[in-house]
Amino acid sequence: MDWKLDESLPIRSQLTERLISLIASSRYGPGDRIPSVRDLASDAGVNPNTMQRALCELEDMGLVVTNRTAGRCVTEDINIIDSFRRKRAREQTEEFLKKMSALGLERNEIKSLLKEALGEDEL
Amino acid sequence: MDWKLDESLPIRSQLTERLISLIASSRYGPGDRIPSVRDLASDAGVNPNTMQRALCELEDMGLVVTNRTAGRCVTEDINIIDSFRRKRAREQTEEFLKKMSALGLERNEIKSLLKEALGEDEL
DNA sequence: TAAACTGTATTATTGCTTTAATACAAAGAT
DNA sequence: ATCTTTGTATTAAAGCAATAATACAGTTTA
Repeated sequence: MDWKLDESLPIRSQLTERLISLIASSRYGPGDRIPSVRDLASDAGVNPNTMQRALCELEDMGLVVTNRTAGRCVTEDINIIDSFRRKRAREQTEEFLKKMSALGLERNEIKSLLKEALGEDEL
Repeated sequence: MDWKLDESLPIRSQLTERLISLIASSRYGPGDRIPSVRDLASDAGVNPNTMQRALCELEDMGLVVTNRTAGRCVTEDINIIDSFRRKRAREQTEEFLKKMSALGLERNEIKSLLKEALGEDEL
């Protein structure tokens, strides 16, 4: 997997986002075993310590469950995953609209840009 | 003015974004004199050095013009401001849609969220 | 002309993030 | 039973961002 890390944000934050995305999009499904800290770190090309911290954040959010010596799994509770997904989506929508307002864009312009980006006539 | 700085990003980046917003939304209009580095820094509650660096980024983008000892002004070239505004808006739209895809959302869900956030029946 | 203000430059220090190199205890695998 | 793998913890070092405290040269202003 290409983790596509850059320097615009702390690496740990980027790892956290990526892991969330993997779970939210079901590429790591409910109950699935997650690769070990060391494997993930090696794959992403980062220090195991950094990956460990990212995973701990996921655990704090309740998205993953840790079995001390037997590895980690995605939570089996679909509600947690789905409500998290909805919450995040809502937040990012708000954030997007705020940024557009900050640029002084009107609703019509926003709608127009979205249509264009989605390649649709009717939004 | 409330600069609303947090710790999610480097302060300099946040200052840059805020200044861009002020210009893009015409709160600092074309040709307008910009407050001094020290005044802006004092207002934002940051170190003058940090504000200075943010302003230099704006200058690199061509949004402000510096008159060595006589302060800074917003560029008088409306084209620069407007094309920058459009470019940013496009980028942020792309970014938003990418984030939504990363969460595994379908177009219908995205549309629905946008309608809800904009408080409109028809988007 | 003198004082205040402009952007800019420099140096040092503090704190955070990341990397690095280990170490440990518990469970699984052979 | 031994070896490997698991998550976790610790300590040190390097790099970067932000702050702090100045200093300088040129322009405005009083």
